[in-house]
Amino acid sequence: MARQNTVFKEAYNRYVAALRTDAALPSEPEIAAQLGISRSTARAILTRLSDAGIIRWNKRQKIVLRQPTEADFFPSEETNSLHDIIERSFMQRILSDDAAPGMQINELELAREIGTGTTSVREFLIRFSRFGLIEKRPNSHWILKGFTRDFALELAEVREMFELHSAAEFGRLPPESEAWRALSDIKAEHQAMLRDLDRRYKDFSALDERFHLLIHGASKNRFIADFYDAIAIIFHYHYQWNKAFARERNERAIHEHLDYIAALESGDQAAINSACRLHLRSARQTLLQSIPLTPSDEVHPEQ
Amino acid sequence: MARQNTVFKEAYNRYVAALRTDAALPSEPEIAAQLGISRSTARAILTRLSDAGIIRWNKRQKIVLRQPTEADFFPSEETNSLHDIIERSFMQRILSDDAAPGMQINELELAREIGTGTTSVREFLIRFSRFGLIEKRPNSHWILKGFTRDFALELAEVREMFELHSAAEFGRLPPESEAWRALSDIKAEHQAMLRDLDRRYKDFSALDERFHLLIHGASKNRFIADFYDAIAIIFHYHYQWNKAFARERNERAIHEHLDYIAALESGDQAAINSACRLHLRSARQTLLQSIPLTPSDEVHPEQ
DNA sequence: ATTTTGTTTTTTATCTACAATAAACATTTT
DNA sequence: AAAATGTTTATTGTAGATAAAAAACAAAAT
Repeated sequence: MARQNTVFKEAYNRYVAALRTDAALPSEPEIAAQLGISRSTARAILTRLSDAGIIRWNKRQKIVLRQPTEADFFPSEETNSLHDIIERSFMQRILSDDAAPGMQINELELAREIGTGTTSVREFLIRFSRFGLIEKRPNSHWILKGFTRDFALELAEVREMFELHSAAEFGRLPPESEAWRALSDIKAEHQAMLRDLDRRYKDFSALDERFHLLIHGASKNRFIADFYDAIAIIFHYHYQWNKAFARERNERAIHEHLDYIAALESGDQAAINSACRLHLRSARQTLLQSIPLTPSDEVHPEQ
Repeated sequence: MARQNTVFKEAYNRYVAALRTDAALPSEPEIAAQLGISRSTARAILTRLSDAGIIRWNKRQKIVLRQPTEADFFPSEETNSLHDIIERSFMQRILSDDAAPGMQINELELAREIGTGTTSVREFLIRFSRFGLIEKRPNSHWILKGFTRDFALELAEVREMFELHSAAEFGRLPPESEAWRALSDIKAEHQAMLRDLDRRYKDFSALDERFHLLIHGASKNRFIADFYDAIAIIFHYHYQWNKAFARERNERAIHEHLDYIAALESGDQAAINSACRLHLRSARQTLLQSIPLTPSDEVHPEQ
């Protein structure tokens, strides 16, 4: 079967959604650039648009004939990349309750259950291994190390080192830096969320991610950026399955963020350090509370 | 062609090298455990030993008949795992002078040149990408980011954060910890190397790696350990191609290590922090000096 | 009853093949 | 001549096949 044309289908859907009847369509290279794909795929999209009678296409002439309807789109299941399918399926599996730390992970079985080839599963696992949740026995299976208390503590430890560093760097950014504007925007969003907290507190996790990403951007260090990418993905799935979105917990975090932002804006390094530490300590608590106690944790209690 | 039996050949060579005529051979599971392979492969080794007339094998009875000769070993080229072959070939390539940052990396071409399939090259590149030296354009090629001054600075930055942390943790280890003995052994090796520096200064890099690995062990943090693994691999190849082994530079590093070890043994956190910082600063200098100036560095000078 | 050996099954590591996608080259249009 | 379209070629992403290696199962020996 080789590969699915999900790049084409997904880009086609995006382009159809943005089609306006009045505007004439731009050149092929321009369409390709807009969609972030190659010209070959852009041409495939134009061909299909033409076949579906949505546009008339003759060389440079690309005229929109009708507004697309629901039926013109590809169903959303067909536009997911294989990588995303595997990722979702795998994360669901390892965050579910019957995934015990120490469990073996079998490439062949995973591939069969997801309905895909072994190569893709293998590559996914290799990529995923950098998150520290699985480990390879050479010439043999993978081991699930699991989302344990140890994992959370090690993650939090590195996160704190990196964020203290990045926050200090942020405080040293020149006033003309674009980052200050972005910080002020995010501050406004925090305040807006606080005013309508009852309805919006569940959106906090996305805002949280954007806030910390902005801070880490100041460090201009690929290792720190990569690590935060990993954290973001892990948290994304973890908090999806573990409803740790208590309203009060998020409210407290928003206030901590606002203090943290104020410290950054003051440029006072001691204040930044202290606000950052305060927030990180409570973030660590939130993380630890979201982890179910397992037998192994009771045997080796930390601290 | 599927896979090569390099695991078998490499384990066979190891076992043949350790064979003693007098001793009777242990059970199959024990041999497997000694060599770190499965019993199936251990049996394959016994079969070959028997076929070659080196042992007589009948069920539990495994008698060594003769001392193996040079001709009994597999040639060393046949015992390299594919992963190692690809790693060496790739590192040689990207550390060579005509590998300019920004260059495209082509999986197919690499595979052809190394004489291997594309899958293995792909998997290698995915694993290697965590070192931050290459980056993937989805659905397209990889980009060589290169061993640039920026790379070295970012690497050094994280390394310093981690090592200061680990060193502090090391200082807090209980006196009965095994690590203190290991530290004292390494200290003795430093002193021995210093006494015979003219002949041995080139071995410093291996000792250096062991020393820092020991320190990082104290942090008990998988992310820190993984990062140091990456550093060790990168340095291994980098210093192999860039002969940065000036005698005086290594001599200075040995003295710094000895000061650092003394601080650790004193348990005085302030002393540890200061000795660690001193050493890290000069390690960073050594690293930066080993990087050839490229045009891009001259355009964006750091600091 | 446990350990060892004998045999069979499963899984991994790797190659090859091929559709989708990107990239390169050639021709036409402005 | 620069940009767009038309056409061809190269590369990537993925499935499927297979030998090597591991693991599981069965029988025999201490």
